[in-house]
Amino acid sequence: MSNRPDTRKRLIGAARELFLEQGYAATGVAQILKKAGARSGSLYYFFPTKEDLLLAVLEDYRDLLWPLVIQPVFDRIDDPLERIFGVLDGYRQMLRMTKCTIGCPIGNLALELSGSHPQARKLIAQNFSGWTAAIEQCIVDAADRLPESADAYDLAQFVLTTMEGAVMLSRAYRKIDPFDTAVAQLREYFDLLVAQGTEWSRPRTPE
Amino acid sequence: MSNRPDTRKRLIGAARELFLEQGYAATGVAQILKKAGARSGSLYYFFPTKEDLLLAVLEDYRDLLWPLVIQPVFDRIDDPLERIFGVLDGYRQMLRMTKCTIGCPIGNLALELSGSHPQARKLIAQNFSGWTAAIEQCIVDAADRLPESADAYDLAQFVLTTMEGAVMLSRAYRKIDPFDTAVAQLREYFDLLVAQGTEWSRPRTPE
DNA sequence: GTCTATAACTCGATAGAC
DNA sequence: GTCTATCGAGTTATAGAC
Repeated sequence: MSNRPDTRKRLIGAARELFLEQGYAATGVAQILKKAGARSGSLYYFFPTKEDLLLAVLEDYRDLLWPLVIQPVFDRIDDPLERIFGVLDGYRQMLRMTKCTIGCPIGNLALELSGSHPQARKLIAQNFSGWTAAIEQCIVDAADRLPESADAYDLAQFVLTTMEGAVMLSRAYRKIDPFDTAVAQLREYFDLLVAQGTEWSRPRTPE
Repeated sequence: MSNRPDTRKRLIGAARELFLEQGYAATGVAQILKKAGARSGSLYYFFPTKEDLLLAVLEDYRDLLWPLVIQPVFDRIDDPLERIFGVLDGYRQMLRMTKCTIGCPIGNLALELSGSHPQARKLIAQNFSGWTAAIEQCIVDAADRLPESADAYDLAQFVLTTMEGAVMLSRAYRKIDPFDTAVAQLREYFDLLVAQGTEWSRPRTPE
């Protein structure tokens, strides 16, 4: 009857937002409970520890990557290379909407936790791999425009590298400029690869 | 007589290492005191708050950037473009020495603190700007090999973007591969720019 | 599944002697 | 400048009623 999500989901949602804004260590359980409108008894009924709640948040991100981040862009854009920049534009919108205070939720937690929380680190790597796989698909779909020497996986990982670095700089400077600069450079790189792929790689196929 | 650094410097050094390994929020004052071999009375004599100690650490990084990170590479390498990859190799060495648990100290703190600690955020941006300026100098020194359309500042910022993103992925995967992949892609980009800069931009200068 | 109350501990920071 | 002792608040997590 009620549209309110169940307690477990509210806890995950509240934790997600707070971890995103403040980080994991800086977010107290009490704060999560307040935001979720729940009591500690409920939280510890669902999650044995605060870290288990963190893992649930990361699993949530992993499961929502395709339906929320990738699929909407793929539905809107057909060209495989433009799909890549469409995904990147999604992060640009998040930065803009939050005045460059919030970027990629995974990257955020990656640097804070990868040294001290092994299970979280693995889930973060899984998130990265899922993201990379989507971009890799785009590159494979555009393989006929790129040089044969270009490796789809390496290129996809480089796109993720660029996105994460770009989000970091835009947050540090509180300006969208570093993000836009990075995306423009990445596009220039792709343009050069495409030029290289058409100018003397394609023409010689008939011979 | 004693070679032991004074207490203030020991506190900054201990805090630097712990912030680097664990992050700011996850590091307790007691832990810093233990590592530095000091008591809380000393810490709060030098620094009014824990955050002031953080700011001192960030100022330290800023002041040590040239003598520790940039100058040794510039002394060893003359070619301006190779200097860029020499600096990047310094971060590779740090990743390798720590089995990919520790990368760039600034990037680490950037994502954790830029949303909640304004003064730290500004010092982090200063660190980024100093780093970018060094790389920009390299690009300006190699301007005759690059296309005229290439902007030195934008390219330098893209190098930083790549480095920070690459360190993040290598830490998350606990493998050096993503870092190497990113550097290889960046080199390919520079190679393409150089090819573009020589093939039809230079020849027309005499005309 | 959710509530209240609280245990057990750590946090950042302070007071005052020396 | 450095020491010991400690404050008060906040932390994660638990116990037991409902």
